[in-house]
Amino acid sequence: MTEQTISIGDLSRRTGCQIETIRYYERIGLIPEPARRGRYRRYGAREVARLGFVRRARELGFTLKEVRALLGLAAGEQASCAEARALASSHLQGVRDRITDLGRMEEVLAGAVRDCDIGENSGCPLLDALWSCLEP
Amino acid sequence: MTEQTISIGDLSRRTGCQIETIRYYERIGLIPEPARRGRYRRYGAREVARLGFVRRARELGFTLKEVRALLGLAAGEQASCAEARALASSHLQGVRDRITDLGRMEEVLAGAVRDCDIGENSGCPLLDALWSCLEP
DNA sequence: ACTACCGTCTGTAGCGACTACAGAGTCAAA
DNA sequence: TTTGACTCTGTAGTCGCTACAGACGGTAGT
Repeated sequence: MTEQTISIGDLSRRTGCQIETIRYYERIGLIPEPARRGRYRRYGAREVARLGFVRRARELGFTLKEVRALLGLAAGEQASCAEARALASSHLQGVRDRITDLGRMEEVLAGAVRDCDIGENSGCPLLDALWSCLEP
Repeated sequence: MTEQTISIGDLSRRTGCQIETIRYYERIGLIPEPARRGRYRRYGAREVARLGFVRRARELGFTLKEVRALLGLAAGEQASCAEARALASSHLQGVRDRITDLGRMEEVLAGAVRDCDIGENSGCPLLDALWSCLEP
């Protein structure tokens, strides 16, 4: 078999995942239960790779459900590329939508802060903007 | 006193907050307990304004904790404008950081999807990118 | 009078993706 | 030997809702 040599702390350092997060992923079945030496978990290259996959997918904003699906596709034989592409491009659309939303927030917030700086004499323009409608 | 005339359903329709969300805000003390007619909550203009404030702040991405602070500032007498400005501009920075993050995700995802479309023959470029490191 | 159908009530539990303990056990170096 | 680092299990908390279940209230139609 492959050598199961590293501890959970090492795995954490190598992948950048917190130890508690690794155990959480194990608990929800995202990564399989590893071998043990005594009561301590032991991991090998395969586990490092898998957790790295999860980590990178998470960094790209995939949900754990999507990550699970991606792992399934990666494990499958063929024809998974089209499905992976579909998953990624629908996720990409979500990211773009979110950017648009945040851009709108950014504009409104920046405007409100700017108005604050101009410094009208009566009341706070920022708070007033929240009391009445900003974008009717 | 002011007339406490409208029901929670009307309040929900006027502010765009869900009924359950309104009750939740009440439970956590973000909005005060309203008057009752029998066992039914009754709201007036003051409550509509306050919940509208909360709603708009939430739409700008403020956390409930921040909303609470903003409400406090709005209730205070003066000198709150500078504090409100500070709160908003630090929140604005958070929004900008988040946009930057998402922009990076967008790039990487778009790149991966593009590679998928070019259609190399062996393996899926998207899944392969997740297995190894995308941005070293 | 009866029924249907809203709207509202309280209370509790669930979501996602962790994070933060408490309290115990294990191991190697100084 | 004792210190310190590491790991273990298990449970509960976070945020901002959302989704029930099961009961009650008020009105409109037949």
